[in-house]
Amino acid sequence: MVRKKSSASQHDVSERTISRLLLYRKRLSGAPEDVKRFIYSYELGAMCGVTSAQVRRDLMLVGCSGSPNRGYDRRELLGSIEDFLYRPGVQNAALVGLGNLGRAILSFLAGRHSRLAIVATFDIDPAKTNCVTFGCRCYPVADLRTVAAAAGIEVAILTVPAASAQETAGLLVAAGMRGILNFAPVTLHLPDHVFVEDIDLAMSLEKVAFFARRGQQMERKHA
Amino acid sequence: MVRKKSSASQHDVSERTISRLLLYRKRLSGAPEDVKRFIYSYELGAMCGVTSAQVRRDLMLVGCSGSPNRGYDRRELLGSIEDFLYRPGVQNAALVGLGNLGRAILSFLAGRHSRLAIVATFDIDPAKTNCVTFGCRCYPVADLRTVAAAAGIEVAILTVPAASAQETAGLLVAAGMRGILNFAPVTLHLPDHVFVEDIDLAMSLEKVAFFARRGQQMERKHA
DNA sequence: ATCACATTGTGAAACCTATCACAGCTTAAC
DNA sequence: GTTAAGCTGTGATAGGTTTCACAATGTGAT
Repeated sequence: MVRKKSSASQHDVSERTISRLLLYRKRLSGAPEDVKRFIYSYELGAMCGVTSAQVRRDLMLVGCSGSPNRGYDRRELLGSIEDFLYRPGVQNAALVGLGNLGRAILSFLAGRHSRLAIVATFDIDPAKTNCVTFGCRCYPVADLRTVAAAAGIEVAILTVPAASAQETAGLLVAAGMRGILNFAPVTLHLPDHVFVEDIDLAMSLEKVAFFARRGQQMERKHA
Repeated sequence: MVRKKSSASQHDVSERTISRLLLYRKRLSGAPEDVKRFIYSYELGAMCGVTSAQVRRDLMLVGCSGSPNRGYDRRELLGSIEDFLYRPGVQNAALVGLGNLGRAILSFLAGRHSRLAIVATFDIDPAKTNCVTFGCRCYPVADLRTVAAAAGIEVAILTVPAASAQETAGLLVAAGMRGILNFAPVTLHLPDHVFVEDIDLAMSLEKVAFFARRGQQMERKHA
């Protein structure tokens, strides 16, 4: 029943779609597994705050299955989504900047992911380096290139102060990073091949405040 | 020179547009003020990772000025954007859940904003309540309603564990919140009039990892 | 077997967002 | 005063995303 189809080779897939697929995956894997073997598009949609049509449209991309009157086999669906989202094996990430926010994020993400793990942290402060926090050794920033190369790290979380963000980001790219999750409230200027996702806490809060004033939820969009 | 026009009363403005306006505001106010009195749309665009046409289009909304051959008066522009984004006076926010992440976010946001301030925190753990962290008193969650009413709080940051997020969110709404910045990795189900912005750190990182694998930055979008 | 039903998969339509491109200005230079 | 230059403001356009709506389909009841 598993139509392999073209499996829409992941090029030209929008960020929005990927975010939703990640959400579907999380909700599917987070549920009490086999309470029900099948799930309808509208059920998955309700779990994620998305319409059933949107769910079906997204699932077309991953080379789906799904039968009328029964819906999708949860395990099979989860497998298809993960095949689409992840490459075989584990992908490693680094966290750069062990301040308050960096440590909190590390505590949040450390030792959780099978497919994506934070394996090293970096800081300039010699007082912080060579310690182990939440299971991750902290290296001096100067060692970025060698450690990243040795561990095959291509993704980094950037939690350094705004003043040093651009400079540190440059070092990250020089060390071979291809994706950066940036918490510093600055616009990074980097080569095109590096994917940057900005999370600016202050701006997010102000956005909430703006829309809170004029009621009406308009949309639901996981960042 | 300040055309007042209709000033496009802030209804029906998209989330994206608001995010960009917040970004323009931040870049304008963060710069060394009067190094130059005027700024062109393409300059502001470059500072924010946005095209000049997009900048001009966005500025149409705020009831803009701007002269050919000189660009926009920075101070005046900043004023127009702030008039559009903020209501007069200060808006208060609360932070609920003083775990690692909550404390880090508090340290990040406390004592910064003129227009939007975190004025109270809440937790269920009696060991944490009635202390002052980063200048904010921590109240028991049971006092949500009274404290929120007294301080006029309508916006909250939710950093409680996933397991209690939905329940706590319900309490927030009951306490009069109209906007929630949700860090718990769950889809909250709340009345339509409550605006929810989700930030899921694990999913954001996985998104970066996905696009890092297939190169090519596609877009730049502040969250 | 056959039927009635609820769902899938998807072309088409609607909607939303960003870009193009240019008329109209405003300024500076001569 | 006239001209050249380069930007703003915006209608039109292109592009992207979501929703609609329905034929096709598998399932369970009769």
